[in-house]
Amino acid sequence: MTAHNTSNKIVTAEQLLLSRGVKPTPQRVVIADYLLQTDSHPTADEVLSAVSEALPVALSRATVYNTLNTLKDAGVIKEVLTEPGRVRYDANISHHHHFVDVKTGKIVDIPADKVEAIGELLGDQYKVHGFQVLFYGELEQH
Amino acid sequence: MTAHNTSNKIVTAEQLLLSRGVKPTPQRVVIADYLLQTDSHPTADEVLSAVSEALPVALSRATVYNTLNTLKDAGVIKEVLTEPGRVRYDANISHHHHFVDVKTGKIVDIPADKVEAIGELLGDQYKVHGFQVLFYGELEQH
DNA sequence: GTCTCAACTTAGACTTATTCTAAGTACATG
DNA sequence: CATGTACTTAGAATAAGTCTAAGTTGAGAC
Repeated sequence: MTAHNTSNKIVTAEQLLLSRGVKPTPQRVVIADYLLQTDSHPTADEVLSAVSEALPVALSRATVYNTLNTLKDAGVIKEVLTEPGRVRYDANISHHHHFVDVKTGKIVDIPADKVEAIGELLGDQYKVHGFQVLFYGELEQH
Repeated sequence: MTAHNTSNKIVTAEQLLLSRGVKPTPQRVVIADYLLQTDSHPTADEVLSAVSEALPVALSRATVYNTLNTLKDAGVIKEVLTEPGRVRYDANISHHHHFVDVKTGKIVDIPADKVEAIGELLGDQYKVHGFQVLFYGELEQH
């Protein structure tokens, strides 16, 4: 299984993990692999069921959470907070934003350059009700 | 107790609730009041302890959650999702964004006009590590 | 090759945030 | 002043995520 990562070179999940210093155990490879080939921004639970039903590897809930946190800490994936009470994951770590369809809950990636004119229209396939810019950083104690 | 709301007129919490069609019970007034006079983006639990210790009104956890959901549905307050697993609340319902200090967790409101040039500096009291634009809306089925 | 040790995985207990339930209270209306 | 609806309450229930302690794996030492 192959996928595009930030650098835009085709890599296997295993190569990606190795390059980030994460030991590529079968469980981790299978989870990273699943995240790399989906654009559905799954929750931990969705990862568990998708991977469990598709694959021969035994996989416990704790390992899914452990792996997602390991991959997040290693910069392989990112957390996405779109709704209260659940965390979603995204293997697209390039600088981008998200569009949440309030009817279906579907989450679509928006490339950063689309957002240059933040208040403007996003194109005609999106009806924007509103948006939220969330900054992360540090306050200078003036 | 008074506070500024969107319309920038000074209103009491009670008047605000009435204007939004929410019956101003003592518990609701006290919670709305607390949210209007703080800029700390508290969680439900923080609302409960702040209000419980400051006030003579008995207040149960369930009522805090009920009231926060009622106020959110009535458009009096907004949810803010900044960290996994907890919801914060903001009585500033004007169009604005948030800056999260990754060291302290402090959340500061950013007026919408500050964000016009989204990629640019935010001013020198903020060191921006990154930001996330979260759109809400509807996908057109083309 | 096989021993050993640290790293990884596991099941299930635990925690935390939130919602639900069922009973009690309050207060406007007839 | 009886009544009904809306509100509040304590505590049980749920859901997402973390922790714990025991078992497994596999890379390097020998």
